[in-house]
Amino acid sequence: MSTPVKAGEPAERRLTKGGRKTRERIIETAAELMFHRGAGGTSIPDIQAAAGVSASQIYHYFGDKQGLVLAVIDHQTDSRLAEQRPLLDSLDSIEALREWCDRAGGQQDARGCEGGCEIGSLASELADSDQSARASLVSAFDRWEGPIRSGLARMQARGELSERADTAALATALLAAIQGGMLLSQVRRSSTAYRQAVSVVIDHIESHLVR
Amino acid sequence: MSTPVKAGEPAERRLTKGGRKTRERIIETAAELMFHRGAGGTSIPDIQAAAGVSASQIYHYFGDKQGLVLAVIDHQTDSRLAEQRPLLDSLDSIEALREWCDRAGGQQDARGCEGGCEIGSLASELADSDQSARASLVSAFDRWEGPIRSGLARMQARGELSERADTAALATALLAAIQGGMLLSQVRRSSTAYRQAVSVVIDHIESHLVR
DNA sequence: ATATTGTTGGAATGTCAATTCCAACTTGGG
DNA sequence: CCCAAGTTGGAATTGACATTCCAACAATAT
Repeated sequence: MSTPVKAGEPAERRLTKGGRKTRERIIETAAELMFHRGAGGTSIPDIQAAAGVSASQIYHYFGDKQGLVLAVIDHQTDSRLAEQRPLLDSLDSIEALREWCDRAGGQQDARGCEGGCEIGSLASELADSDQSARASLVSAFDRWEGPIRSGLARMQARGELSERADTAALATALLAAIQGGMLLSQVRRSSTAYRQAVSVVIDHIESHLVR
Repeated sequence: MSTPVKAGEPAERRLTKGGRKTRERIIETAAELMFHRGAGGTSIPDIQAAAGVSASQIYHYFGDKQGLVLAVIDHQTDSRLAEQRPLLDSLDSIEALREWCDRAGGQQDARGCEGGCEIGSLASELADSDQSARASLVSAFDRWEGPIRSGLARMQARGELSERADTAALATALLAAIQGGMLLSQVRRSSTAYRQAVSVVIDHIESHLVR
């Protein structure tokens, strides 16, 4: 026991170069599988086969399946947010909002509307059954909503958006429209619902523009 | 084989009085469990214990687990829609829309924001993995969205809503706001996100009122 | 009442998942 | 080069789950 780490957690050991790579591969493979089949629907043997690792490697790096799920949530959060930058940090015009949302719609179409939102799907599955997962998901949505709110706040600070606009509520509403729209699109296999949902919310934001 | 039923389906036999009751009890119990733990997270033994039935009864009435899941989806759809009537059929004023949405917010609070939407949660879990479930869910959302659209259309026909308003898109957007708002509320354990999301969409509808 | 069909209990089966173990191998620092 | 720690493979364990079977029991129509 030479590493005095936090008690309770699997311990954050020192990883060798290859170790880090293996760990990453496991997370990415698990994320991909869990996106399509859900966390509960993805077994450790599934991940073993897809990532080309043995069971002991998974348990070595993540302790248990719940640990892996948490790592996947964090990975998806970082990954999805990174993918949306730098757009995500410049959501301070109606055009930027539309373009940003439209991009997600295009991706949804590209995959034939299979799968919803990487984070939203995990959220729906885990929010009630895994409290630590829920905590991570709260943080994930906050990190997502924050930049939206910031963009709107900048518009308001510049005097482009009415003082009466509640930027926090508008940001939440837009995120909700994205989530709900993605779900409807996933079920209907058409991105129309997503596009309509976000469009309505952005239209509403637009109506607060100071002309 | 005296009952010439559709091939492929478990056959719609004649049910005795007690049989119908058992069948209903299984569905309701399964619906309750699946609402909290998901369809995949609810095992047949779980349902057996909670409903006080034996395995053979479940397989007798539903063929297999997938059959039960489909029955649960239909039951939740009927049940949820019935619960919302008659409000659901009178969504032809801003006040009615607000009251209807507010009611769901109150229910969400009442259960401590645990669990999201009975239909939405199943949708998220099953849309990609079970095609017949997806078909039922498409129908469920259509049956839900229809009355919203009808209400808006009536407002428009009466000249209360601008001709420029796209009632179909607005109805979809409201349903998406409900779903996304419920998800965020479930994760955050606060109905605020739901209330903000639906409020923004209804505000937008309101902005189309012909004054 | 009686045969047919619906209903129920409970045990048995086969599969598969999560997790543990241990032994062998590699790597990096001193 | 050598040790401690990190890494890996593969087998073994344990438990749960979906599903099947069969035998007993009840209801219903003729």
